[in-house]
Amino acid sequence: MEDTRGDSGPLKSVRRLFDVVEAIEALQEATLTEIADETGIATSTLYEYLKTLEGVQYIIKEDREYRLGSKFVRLGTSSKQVIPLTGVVTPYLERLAEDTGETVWFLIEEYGLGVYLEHAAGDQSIKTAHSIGGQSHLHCHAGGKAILAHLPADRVNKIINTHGLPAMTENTITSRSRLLEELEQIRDQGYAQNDSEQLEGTRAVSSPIVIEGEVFGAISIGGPEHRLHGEWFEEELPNQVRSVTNEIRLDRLYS
Amino acid sequence: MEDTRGDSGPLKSVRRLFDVVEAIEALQEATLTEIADETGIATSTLYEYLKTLEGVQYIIKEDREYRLGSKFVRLGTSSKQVIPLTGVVTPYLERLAEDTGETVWFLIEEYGLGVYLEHAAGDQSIKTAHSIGGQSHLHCHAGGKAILAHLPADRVNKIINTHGLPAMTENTITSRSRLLEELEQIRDQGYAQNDSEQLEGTRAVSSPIVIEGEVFGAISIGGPEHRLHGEWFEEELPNQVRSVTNEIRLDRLYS
DNA sequence: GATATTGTTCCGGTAATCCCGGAATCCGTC
DNA sequence: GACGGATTCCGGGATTACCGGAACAATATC
Repeated sequence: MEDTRGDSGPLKSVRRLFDVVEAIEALQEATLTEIADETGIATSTLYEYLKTLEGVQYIIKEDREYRLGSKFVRLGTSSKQVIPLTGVVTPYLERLAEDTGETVWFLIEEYGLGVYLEHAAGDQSIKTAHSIGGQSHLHCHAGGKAILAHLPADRVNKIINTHGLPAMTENTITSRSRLLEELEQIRDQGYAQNDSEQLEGTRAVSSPIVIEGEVFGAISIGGPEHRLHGEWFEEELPNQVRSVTNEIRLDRLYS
Repeated sequence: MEDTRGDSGPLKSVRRLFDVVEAIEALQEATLTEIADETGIATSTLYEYLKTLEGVQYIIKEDREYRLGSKFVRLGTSSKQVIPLTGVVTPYLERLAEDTGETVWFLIEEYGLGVYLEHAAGDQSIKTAHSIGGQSHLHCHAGGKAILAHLPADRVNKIINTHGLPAMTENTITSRSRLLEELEQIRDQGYAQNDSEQLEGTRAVSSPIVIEGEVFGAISIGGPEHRLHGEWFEEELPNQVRSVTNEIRLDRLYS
């Protein structure tokens, strides 16, 4: 029997449960048959999954449509709270967003992908491109490269092997050696840049939070290239992110 | 065989899965044996649950400790996005927090409990008392009462039957008739107040967002009683929340 | 408004799986 | 290096997840 999730653990019903949950997530709101189509689970079986999810109050059935309940919001908050830096980072993000006027992100690495955990919008910033909890490849933006630059070499290789280096734009780094070279450079200069590598017309500058050799995440400033250019992009923003990540490092160390 | 979750759905393994997830949530970080103690599941069985959760990348095993992964953050974001007002409410919350200097909340009702979904902190505000996704009884604070006041009478009764009216402080309304009376008054005046009913020494003012007879949530302003008193608490804040919820209503209607 | 169609809920038998005891292995500690 | 504790692995037996199909409900069609 084929299985979309491969050998991801012995308990089939748990795997299927998350198939169901993710199907509802993807569809936002959906009826039983819609979810059945999405997952390939027989309607009578799916009915039991949905009934149970409703019983534990993790999904909500309104009229005939199912949607995710706010208990997932609670789990999300709990999940974030355990991550060492989430509490510390927020005020720094807000100040940086205010000072620069651009959108600022706090990003971590998990299972080889980047995850956006916090966000602060400056007055100039356009509406958010990513959502909190959203995943992204690491090789195609400043924050991801900043993190990769400080992961052990074997982990970087494993991540590349698992997720590849897919081209998001024509500027995306798609060669392993090119990437490793750039990571070297990022380590040297203490910050990373993204020039239309993830999304055409957008740029970013990022610096990692490294404490005792371990990366805990990265702070990024991003915006449209018509604002992020020249000295502002090459000098000013790199200095600002680096000084903020340094402050966070010290805050974390002495508190 | 006894079951903590009662008749909450036919699929036992799904119920147990959420027992495991919630145990990890409660413990924040925990080893296999700690989770086994918390849930009462045999270690060999639990091992399979954790293995599967790790396989689908919803938990993270570091060293010997398990914790919730950020996929729950993603699900939380998705869950919030489906709720009709989340997108709309944020800028209004921020403005209200700035204007009043106090902490401001957006609250909804789900399964008979209040859930805090958004939050904005004014410069005067102390650190947040609730967390995003956190649940609370509805009868003991302004936002909850504002919502209850606009739910159908039979739903209100059902909620009281299910969750009771537990006393959180000596000011908490613990009598059904007293509560119903106050809800009546809240409907009349268009806002609700909380005077040390949830937490000693804190007050709040709240107004519901009602569109075509349906409550979609409530906005609350909360703070310590030494700041929330007199005309500010009795006149100014009620006017401010009401005007904001009214704006949100109109924003929602014509957009 | 009656009928057709589509979607949901219920039921029961069976194959699969979850489940736990116990053994083996790993890890930290004395 | 031996001990104790925790984790991982294994196997068989009991439970339950699973799906077909029937009953029922809701919606669409004429």
